[in-house]
Amino acid sequence: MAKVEKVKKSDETRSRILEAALSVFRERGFEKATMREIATEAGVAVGAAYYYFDSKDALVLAFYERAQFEMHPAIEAALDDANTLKERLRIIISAKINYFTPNRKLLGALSAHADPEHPLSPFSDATSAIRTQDVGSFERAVKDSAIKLPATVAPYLGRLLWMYQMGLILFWVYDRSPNQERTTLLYEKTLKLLLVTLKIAGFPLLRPLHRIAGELLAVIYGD
Amino acid sequence: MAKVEKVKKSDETRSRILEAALSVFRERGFEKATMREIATEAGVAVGAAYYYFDSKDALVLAFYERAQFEMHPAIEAALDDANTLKERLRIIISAKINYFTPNRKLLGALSAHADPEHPLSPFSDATSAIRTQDVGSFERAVKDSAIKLPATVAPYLGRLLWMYQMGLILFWVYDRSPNQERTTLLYEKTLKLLLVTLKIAGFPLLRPLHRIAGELLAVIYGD
DNA sequence: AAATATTTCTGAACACATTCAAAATAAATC
DNA sequence: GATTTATTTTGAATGTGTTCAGAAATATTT
Repeated sequence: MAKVEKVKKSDETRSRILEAALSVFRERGFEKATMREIATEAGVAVGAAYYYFDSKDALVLAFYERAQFEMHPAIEAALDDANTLKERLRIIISAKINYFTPNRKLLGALSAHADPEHPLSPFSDATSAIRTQDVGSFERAVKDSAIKLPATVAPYLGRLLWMYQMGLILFWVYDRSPNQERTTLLYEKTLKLLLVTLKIAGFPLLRPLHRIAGELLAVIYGD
Repeated sequence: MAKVEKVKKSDETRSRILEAALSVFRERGFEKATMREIATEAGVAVGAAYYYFDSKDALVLAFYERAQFEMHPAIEAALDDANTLKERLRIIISAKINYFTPNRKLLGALSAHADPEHPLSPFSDATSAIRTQDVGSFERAVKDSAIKLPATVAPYLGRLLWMYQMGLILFWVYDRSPNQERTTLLYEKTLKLLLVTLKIAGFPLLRPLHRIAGELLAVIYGD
């Protein structure tokens, strides 16, 4: 038995449970789905589901982690071929939207929580590894793009863009317009606004804003 | 028995249950509190709590509604005596923070939900009456203050300020710094930034932003 | 191969929010 | 005042997420 080939039986069970969960979530929605049904769908007892996943929430978290694991390398590779900030943002955001489209509603179970103490919140400890990696992509997107920002706010740009993207995805999750076309509009217009703003940020007229903005960001992100 | 004096027995029971709920929420937090304990504390059976309130969430909603009922007239009255936008915003926001201070944590049960379909979300149908009234206060705060905004964004200013205040309160709810001093800092700095921005918004240099911003807001708020 | 240890899995049991049929009480009508 | 109707209250029952003592399967050691 070559070690490389060995797909541990337990791994197989684990992913069978996760797949069953996603299937039930898609069919019933996160709230209506029951752990009993998920277990049945996976062909195991409820206890087995809890052996692999700490909670119902943890199933969503596992989905989110797997998503990141699959998306991140693709995003990083695609960023290599892009030069402008605009292109790079488009790459990151499109990748996510495309990936999550089949599970758009389920994403609501994640993004619905503003409470940073809730595991499923995009601001929680449980999601911090993903968040850090993600912010990294946005920082790469900014790097050696033509953008020149005042030193007071430059260090925060990656995190701010991550937040922007978070808001956009949140809007998308709850966008009930056909084909989520409102999100597309929102995306185009915010992106334009963002790029224009970054372009004129250095103008002397806006000088007084730099200091305040810097202090503000320091309060939010803590030094 | 003069009708004016009559405090219906059922009203008394209802508010006894609500008080019991708030007391238990403050002691245990929303999640840990049980309906059984709330009912016991109020001296009734669980069923009675459900006769007056549809759910555990509804108890928080009732608290929120009562808060608005008590705060709103006071805020409106205080606005009469203020002239600048800065003063007026301070009145609204301070009133809320002060009112909610004893139940700050509990407010998390409300503001923790970004999902507009969740009853406790600040964006839900269930809270829309409160929201509308609140936005009204912000619109009054803007009215005949010296602020002159481009026609493309002016109609949205009240709603934008409401959103700003919502974010500030959210930050406050989860602010773990001693005495929530970070929120105070955030408040001062965002307010300054806001006022400077409004002051320079009409400058010719920023002209190109007006159209985009207007379109953007139309997408968000629909028309 | 047997014995032992570890991992995986089972399903009954628990605590909770919520429902509901029916009891108790109050109000309205005769 | 008796009878009917409406309101209020009860507490056992239901469905849910989660726990846990132990059974079954697998791996390791002797």
